[in-house]
Amino acid sequence: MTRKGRSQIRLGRVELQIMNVVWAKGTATVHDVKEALSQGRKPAYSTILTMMRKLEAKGYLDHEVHERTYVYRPTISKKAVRHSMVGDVLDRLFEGSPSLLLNSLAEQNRISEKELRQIKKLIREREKNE
Amino acid sequence: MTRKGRSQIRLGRVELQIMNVVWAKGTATVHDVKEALSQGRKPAYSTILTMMRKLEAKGYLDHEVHERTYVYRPTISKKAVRHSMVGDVLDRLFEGSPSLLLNSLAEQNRISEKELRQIKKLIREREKNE
DNA sequence: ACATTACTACTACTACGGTAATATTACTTA
DNA sequence: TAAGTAATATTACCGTAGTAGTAGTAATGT
Repeated sequence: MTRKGRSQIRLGRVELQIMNVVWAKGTATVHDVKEALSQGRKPAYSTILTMMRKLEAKGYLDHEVHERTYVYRPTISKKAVRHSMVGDVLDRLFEGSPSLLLNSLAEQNRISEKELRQIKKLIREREKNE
Repeated sequence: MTRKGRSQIRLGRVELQIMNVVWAKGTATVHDVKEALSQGRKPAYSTILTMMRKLEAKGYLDHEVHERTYVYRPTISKKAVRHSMVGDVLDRLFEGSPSLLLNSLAEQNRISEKELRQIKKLIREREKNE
């Protein structure tokens, strides 16, 4: 079964960083995000503000005003974005084959012992419910 | 082990489509790519030409002239791009956890019986060599 | 009252992926 | 040799992620 019409959620590098902060905290102000992004190249306050407004315009964030401070909340789940983006990579680079994708991770030694156990557990559970 | 300084190979939607054609054929002319992209929104000849020149400028393609026709060849492997892009998604959306990523695919029913067998095989082999 | 502070609002710019019309060049053929 | 054909070269545009300076506004401390 080949997937067509994917949800097409497109997020840039910094946009995703911002969303990650908001997802992690549940709600976040511009300041919260600026704090959280204190490693690496730190975007200016106004940069983050602009991006969050754009994210809201795109319908990925929403806000409420508390004591004249904007408190942002995600309107899409991390799960939805994960589905969309990993599905995209799967189709565009791995011909829809999860085992090829997993193999790529294995080649890079990205699969620890613990992760391997988790994966085996996942498979066991999948085989149970069927 | 958290990955930092990734190779950062960044390819746009159409760029990747083009690279996929060139990888698949080994070498390809602008015409070949135009043929191969005959489903979906078909970019104009000049669009593909421009993009391939840009890909060459970025060092992802190279060309030779045969009978005044440009024959392009990839200078990066699909494997390298796979590593880079799947690693990116892993870090940015799955906190570096392959099992979370796999779970996302499972939730979307992207893992067929055949793929499941392949994955189990992969795991068996990994456990052998260790 | 006034300076400070802590915000958001406005505005503008850069880089680049994507798009393609049009010009040019050189070979082919009638 | 002139027209047609098949290729690349040139040029220009749009959208959007990313960047941030600066202006405005409202509460707060002295």
